[in-house]
Amino acid sequence: MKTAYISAGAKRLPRYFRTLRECLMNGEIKISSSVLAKKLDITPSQVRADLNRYSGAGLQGYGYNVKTLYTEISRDLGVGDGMSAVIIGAEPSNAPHLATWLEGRGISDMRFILFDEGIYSKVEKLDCDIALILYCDDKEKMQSALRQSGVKGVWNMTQSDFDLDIPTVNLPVGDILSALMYEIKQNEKGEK
Amino acid sequence: MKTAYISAGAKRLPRYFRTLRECLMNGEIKISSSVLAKKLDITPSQVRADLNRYSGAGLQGYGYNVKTLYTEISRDLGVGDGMSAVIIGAEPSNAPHLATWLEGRGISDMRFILFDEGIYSKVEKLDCDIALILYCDDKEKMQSALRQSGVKGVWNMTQSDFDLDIPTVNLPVGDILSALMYEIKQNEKGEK
DNA sequence: TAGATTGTTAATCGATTAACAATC
DNA sequence: TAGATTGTTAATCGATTAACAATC
Repeated sequence: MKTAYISAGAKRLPRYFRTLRECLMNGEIKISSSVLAKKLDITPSQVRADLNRYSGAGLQGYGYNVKTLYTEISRDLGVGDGMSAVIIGAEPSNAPHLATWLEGRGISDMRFILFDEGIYSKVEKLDCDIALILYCDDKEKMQSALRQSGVKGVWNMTQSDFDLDIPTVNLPVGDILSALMYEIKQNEKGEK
Repeated sequence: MKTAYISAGAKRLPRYFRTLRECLMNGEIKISSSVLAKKLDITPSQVRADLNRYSGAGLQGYGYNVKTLYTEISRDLGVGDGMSAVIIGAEPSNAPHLATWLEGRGISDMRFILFDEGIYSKVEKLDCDIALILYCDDKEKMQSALRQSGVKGVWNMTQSDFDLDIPTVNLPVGDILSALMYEIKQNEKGEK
């Protein structure tokens, strides 16, 4: 099974959502593609192309209605769907901090599986929508446990990629660091 | 100042690096574009296009020399450069865990600034290459403190994007979660 | 009406793919 | 030599951009 294709525009939806929520909280009623573009650090053309499908929100000569746009994007993102998440491999002391970190973005139920308590058999019996994996010591075991469980999506922050048949966000910490160091190097080269 | 452009191929370098390191540890001498492609979940054509510039490593009819390729990519990524990092806003109890997490990828020196100790004035006087921000309560203050400091790159994991003149990796936790929930939704639609 | 700004088009750009000649 | 696999090309695809007509 191949996971659904997500366009470049759709990948930006979470940032639109976050930006528009701020506008809303500031009491802004309307916003133009150029102002929105500046906030997102993209071009006005990109904004208009991305928001093309939210036809109810844009008005020629006026701009976009913040509230309407925000509502439509929220619905698409499924922010109100109330998914459940389990965080696997957290340090016990860190759990409360993580909970605050993940709060308020459509997760209605959050639980923890700490690392040293027969982790893989617990993962197999997982009953939730999203699994966030912070650490594991056996990638293959974790992957087959995840396949057995009914989770619908995985956020993987261990040191290696997972290859599953469900939507998976692989964010190996080491890779992020390497990418940043590489960019720094390129940047320094460019300045010379 | 605009930060250097990074091609799609270059963005994959950290994953090549990690994969090749595994091959090396397994004692593999050579690897073909098709095997490497499978490991990275991309096409053999992409692999050959990406590795085109590492002309010393590929040999027609044979494949790529793992050791040579690994060495050249390491050098490009600057893995041996020994950068220093400061982690800002960590929970004290979590610091040791984080340190292990970040270890062994070119960071030679790691320090911590906990959240409640006059954080912004400490950030201003930062003397390191990379700042990893886990939490802050005032985005503007943090940004100007970072600008004053001499840091060369920022990894931002707070809830909003930073807009700096240096290489910056913005990974707002909420956005990652939203993107994953969106993918799950699209995936379920596609199955119906 | 005059000014502003979206919606949409055509042109451009970069990334991916498929195919195959070169060559080990 | 025969088989394998890179290096490279041309075709395709998707994303971005610039421009402007439509229209509020």
